[in-house]
This record gives sequence, structure tokens and C-alpha cells, in this order.
Amino acid sequence: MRTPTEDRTDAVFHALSDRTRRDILRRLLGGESSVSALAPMYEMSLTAVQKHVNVLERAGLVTKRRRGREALARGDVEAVRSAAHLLRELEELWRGHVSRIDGLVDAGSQEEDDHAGHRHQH
Amino acid sequence: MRTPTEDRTDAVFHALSDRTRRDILRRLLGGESSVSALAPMYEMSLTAVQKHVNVLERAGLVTKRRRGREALARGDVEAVRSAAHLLRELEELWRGHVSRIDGLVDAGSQEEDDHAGHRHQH
DNA sequence: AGAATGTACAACCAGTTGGTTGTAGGTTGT
DNA sequence: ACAACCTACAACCAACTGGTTGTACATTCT
Repeated sequence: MRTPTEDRTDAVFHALSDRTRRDILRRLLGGESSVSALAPMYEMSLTAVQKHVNVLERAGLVTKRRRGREALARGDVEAVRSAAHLLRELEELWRGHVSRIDGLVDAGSQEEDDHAGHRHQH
Repeated sequence: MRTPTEDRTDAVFHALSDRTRRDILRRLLGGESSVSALAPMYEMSLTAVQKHVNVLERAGLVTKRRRGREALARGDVEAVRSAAHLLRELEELWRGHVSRIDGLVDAGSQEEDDHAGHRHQH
């Protein structure tokens, strides 16, 4: 699959893979805040915090809005929810694994070869 | 916080941020498989697939077991669940945002300062 | 008008990532 | 014994990350 959806997923999980960004996201889910108000809470330059917020924004986890000279950011819960949904889908795949084994018990092992045919995706 | 828990979380989301790894994880949640059986499904070298599996393993999303000459890997649903749980906690933070506004109305703002004391993380 | 504030962006740097090829070692089948 | 198979790991590479400093520009305050 060469889908833009997968690109978005890459970006979301990448954004979540840094603890500073997770912390920023937590605060921005708790309430709107300007980038400069956010910055003093971390042991790094304002520019670094700006970049983190941008990564979160590109992933769609945060939105920015302009008020005068300040850029107000806030977390987007829907984006977090859809990320959680992706993980739930992974969990369901595992359920499939279990029920397939059950299936083999009372349905015979004929479809086992078919299972191996899960080839590729290119 | 300098917790190893956060290190693990970094690793989990990083592992999930690559579509090839997500695909491998899907298959390994669906059923156990050797690395060499996995490799032909992707347009990259066996070594590259090996590395991806290792990343998933270090994140705890996959476990490996040895049978003769082959390394059988399988997805760990519990790890996926705990990742999903982290996202659910983020969602709740947003609920907190809403209920905090409500809370100020009927409960007073005393514990609000304590909550603000979430300073920093070093 | 001038100083202070808040943001944006370019340039740079060390470390990591995702990929490659090559070499080596243990296990299985003939 | 020997070939085939599966894994492991080192070395290398281009691209990207997370951080820095410096410069520039718009907005607000006095």
C-alpha cells in the first residue's frame, strides 16, 4: 500500500515516540497554550520546543491558531482517538489468530496451505 | 522523570512509526513465523527484515523463540494493549480539561495550583 | 518612536535510522 | 561428510533527528 493514510500513521507514531513531545501533547490536551509559554517548562531552547510542536502539528495531533503575536496550540483529541483505534485494530488481529486455531480443531487442517499463501504486498 | 517506563514507551511508539514494522507486527499477531519466512514478503533484504523484527522485539511488541535453526517470532498482544492504554490516558487528560472548567464552578480552585505544580521533568 | 515580546526560519552539528553487502556459525537434509 | 538453509553481526552509506545559534520580522507595550 502506498497510501497517504499510512504516511499519516507514520507521522502520528513518530510524533508520539519522543517523551518531550508526549509531555507537550499532554499539556496541550489539558488546555490551549502559546509556544513561548510552553518553552520554559523544558530544558531546551525555545526553537527546539517550536520544532517539537511542529512535529505534533504535522502529525495532526495538535492544531495552531494565531492570536496577535502569539501562536496558540491545542491538542486534538480526535487524532489521539484515531491512533488508539489503530492499536485496537491490531488487537483484533490477534483475536483472529486465536479463533483460527479453534477453527482448525473442528474444521480440519485443509485450509492450512491456503494460510501460507498470504504472499507479499508490494 | 528519568523512568525506564518512558524509555519503553519511546521504543514502542518508535517501533510503530514504520509501516513495514506495523505490517510485520500484524502478521506476527496473526500467528508465529520465522524471520526467513517473513522476509520474502517485503521488497528488501533479509537483513533489513531481521533488523525490523529486532526493533519490534526491543520494544517488547514481539518475542522470539528458537526452534532448531530458525527463529520464530510472534506478536505480544499485551504490549499492544498497554500502548493503547497510554493513548486512552491521553484522551482522559482532555476530559480533565473539560471537567476542570466545570470543577472550578462548584468545587473551588484549591487543588488547581497543586495540579499546576507538574513542572518540568529534567 | 523605540524597546520588548513571540514567532519563524536558515545553517550547522553529532547521533540515529533504514537500508545495503559481506562474512561467519549453527542446524538440517542427502 | 557436505551442501543447503537460517540466523547473526560487522561495516558501510545516505538521509533524517534532535538539538544548537543567529538573523529577521510582526506585534504589543511604554
